[in-house]
Amino acid sequence: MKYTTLKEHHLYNKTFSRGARYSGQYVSVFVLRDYAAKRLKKENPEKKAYNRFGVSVTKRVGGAVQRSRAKRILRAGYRAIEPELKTGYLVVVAPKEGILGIKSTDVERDLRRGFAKLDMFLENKTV
RNA sequence: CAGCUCCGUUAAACGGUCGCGCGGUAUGUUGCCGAAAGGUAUUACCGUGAGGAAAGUCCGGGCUUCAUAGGACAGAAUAGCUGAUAACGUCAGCCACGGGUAACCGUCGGGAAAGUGCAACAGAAAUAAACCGCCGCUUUUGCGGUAAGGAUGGAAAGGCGAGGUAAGAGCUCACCCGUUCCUAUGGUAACAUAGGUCCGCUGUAAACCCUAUUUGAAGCAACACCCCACACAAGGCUUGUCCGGCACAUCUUGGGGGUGGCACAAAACUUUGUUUUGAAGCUAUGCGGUGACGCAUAGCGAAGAUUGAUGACCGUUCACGACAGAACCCGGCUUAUAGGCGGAACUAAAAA
RNA sequence: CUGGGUGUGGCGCAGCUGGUAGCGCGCUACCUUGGGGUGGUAGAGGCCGCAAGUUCAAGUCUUGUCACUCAGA
Repeated sequence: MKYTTLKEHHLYNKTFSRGARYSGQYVSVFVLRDYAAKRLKKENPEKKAYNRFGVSVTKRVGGAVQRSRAKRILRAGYRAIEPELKTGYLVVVAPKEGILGIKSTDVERDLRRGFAKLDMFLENKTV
């Protein structure tokens, strides 16, 4: 497993209400410092800090097929950027209106712009 | 040829790079747990991975818990007949009625002659009749008879002719139409045909109701087991060995989590697991049946999550890709759907 | 996932056993006032979520369908 998924519903609410926010053309990004990161780091066998990532797709996007499509391309976009990011955060990504009919590379570009704005990239990486 | 009707089938293909769930094999010395055996993270390889509707949740069955001596009533469901099926409100064939030239399609298709209700407006009158008219008697106003004619309405006492009468009327008769019952013939039956007989009855039962048949209730968020815990948990934020929670201070709840159910079953050997056998189901072939379907043989017989896997990107080709995503499992129904392929049947009129 | 409920003028609601669809607020015009509010008098605005069916007749009954909404660990 390359990344850890965010499972608890209350953490989503927390991230939405308290996290830093960025709205791009196709996606919205919410980022919050993960207070449980230290504990998770300890429990993690490899002793490494990591981000917890989640996707939030509401019924507004469409039927089950459209929602699945949205989740897949959002995950694909995140997977491409993941290793370049700072660790120890909760990251939630939600699609916007135009999400259907675009490619995952478009999502990746949008996400990259969002993370740059939120100062999420590692220092040695040029933005 | 064209048009039209019905049935079946399919649900873009191939290559490259990266990635996900599940199962298996190996790795697991360097990461973790453990005294060890071993387990595990990880990594590599192999296998496998959505639908014809997975949908709507409209029916039936399995499964589970609760209730239950037996019955009756009530409630609910179904409604031509015969069959198919584990079962059904489904399916097949047939009957009746309606539509179409036809192939064929459609029908919640029992009972209104058991009872009750309702039928607005219009109309004299709506299940019962006298407004006009017609006739008789009185006399210029009434009384009586009358349903042939008029106007209303979805519906007005069966139609038409003759007899009959003061005028009329199934009042009587012939024919026709419809209906109840009886007989004969054909059919398992619904029913059809023919003859006789009685009657002339408004519609509505997707109004109450009557008749026949069926029917306990809830649902996998059911339910079973295990673990953690009331100085605890879920969660919260000011991220503190804080609040929740013991003087003060800080909200809310009283439970939370896991496994099984759940990815077919049984037996044998055994620690996991392996092997064997056999069901559902699917495919092919054969046989029986008009058909739904049944029987026999052979092969296959591994989707299984819990923020929820089956994908992302690039390239090539073509008919340029519709509706759409499993969540306990099956059998149907209904609804949505770009096209492609195959088969069968019919053709009146018009055009050629 | 499972089981319920609701769709009626612009908004909030009635409409019980089928018979020409109403109420309150709002809107328009006029009267009242020097002007506005208040008050009064008129009026507009509805294929009753959509589509079939039963019936002479459907907001109402039946079936399908589309939205919205509530409850259940």
